Amino acid sequence: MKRIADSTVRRLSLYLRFLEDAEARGLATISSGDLAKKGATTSAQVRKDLSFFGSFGKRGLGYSVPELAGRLRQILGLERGWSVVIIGAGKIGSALAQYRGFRQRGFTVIAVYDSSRDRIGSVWDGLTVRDITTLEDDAARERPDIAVIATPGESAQGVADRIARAGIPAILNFAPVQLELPPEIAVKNVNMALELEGLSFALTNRD
Amino acid sequence: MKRIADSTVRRLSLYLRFLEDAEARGLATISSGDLAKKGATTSAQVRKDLSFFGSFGKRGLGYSVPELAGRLRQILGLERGWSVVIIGAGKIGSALAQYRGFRQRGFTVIAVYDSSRDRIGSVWDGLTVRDITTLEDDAARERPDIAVIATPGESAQGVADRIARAGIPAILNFAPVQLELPPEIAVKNVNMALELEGLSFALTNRD
DNA sequence: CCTAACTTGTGAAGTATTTCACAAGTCGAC
DNA sequence: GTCGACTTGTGAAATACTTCACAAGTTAGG
Repeated sequence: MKRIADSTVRRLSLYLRFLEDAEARGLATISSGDLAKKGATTSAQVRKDLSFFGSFGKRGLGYSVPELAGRLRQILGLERGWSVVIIGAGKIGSALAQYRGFRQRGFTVIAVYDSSRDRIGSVWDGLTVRDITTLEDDAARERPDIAVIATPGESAQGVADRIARAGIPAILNFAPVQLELPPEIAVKNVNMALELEGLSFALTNRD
Repeated sequence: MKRIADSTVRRLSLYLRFLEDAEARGLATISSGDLAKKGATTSAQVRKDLSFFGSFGKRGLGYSVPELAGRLRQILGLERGWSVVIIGAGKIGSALAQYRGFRQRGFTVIAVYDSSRDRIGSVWDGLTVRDITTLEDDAARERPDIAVIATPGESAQGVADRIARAGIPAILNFAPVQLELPPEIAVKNVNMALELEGLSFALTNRD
């Protein structure tokens, strides 16, 4: 299969969100134009994105909302659940652990880790905070799919190395550092500082 | 000036971070190759990115670390400070308000807002949580530069409308919805769900 | 002063992504 | 069944972004 652009995958997620809205409102069909308007793109873009995976629409009518939603869930791999471990039991880790959207989409937090004596052992929403040094052993048993790094920048690379050794195949990184990892590990970065600086640039170079 | 790509601006932020590292370690110069390695890009890309704004390097030698850092701060608009209001005093808002990197880069949180009686009036890190309905009046006086939306998805668009009316020119949106706003307002989205689904896709479609 | 080893800045070439534009299918009304 | 109003799927064109490749400048060493 031809490689799918990152930007395409992001848009597919957006489309799925709109489809779920539409589903909730009982709409039977939706056109590429409708999806485009909500996703701030064009109808041609929507159709092209979908065309990488097949033809799901009906000419003259649009797409069946439940059918397309189902296909997108399938494409995005959301039909199965994914297990997640959160590393870093600070404010961000805590906000993440209780985030509704997490479980809502099939991502189940199975463990929280930290390195600080003060936090290890405390109970959080039914989960006991574990010692980070047990990650490798735990992972061999529990085989989590995704690790979320919610530590300060200084410790992030060390944690990433540990995750790699533990054989966890995907990382969502909230620490403001560029991680060095073997290429077979999938990484996504969420970097608030970068976004803020992007706004700063936009405000500075207006017009 | 030619329009600068978003991806370029993101990389500039990354370069600045590496330069600050280098500065701290006392390096006098740095080459495009060094910057590239840390930013997971190529040296040509680094040079091209910088060339949009002038020529700062010296052939055979590289870039002066403090000089380039200064120029990047200037380009990104980080020489002045920016005032920020956070809307939504829940877990995410709270994690943001105390985020070090925020103030570190000249973004000062001047107010926190919420709509819930329970939260309004409580004090947070020296800031009293204000009633969201006072945003427009407050903003007319205090003229914040950036509003951060840290509310649940349901309330985000309403909050965004209020921000637009208040004349705040930039928004950092953490709610998992696509906001509709007049084009003169700069918006950046941080959407965890999207990133997770991107990982789900990557794990599902490996090789 | 000359050479070797670097490194920048930048057109040109190469890829990737988005938009255009239109043939072809679908539906509902009459 | 025919018409008019829609809408998809998709090559082709346009645009955007990245990488190549090299002339030209800089430095250190002898």
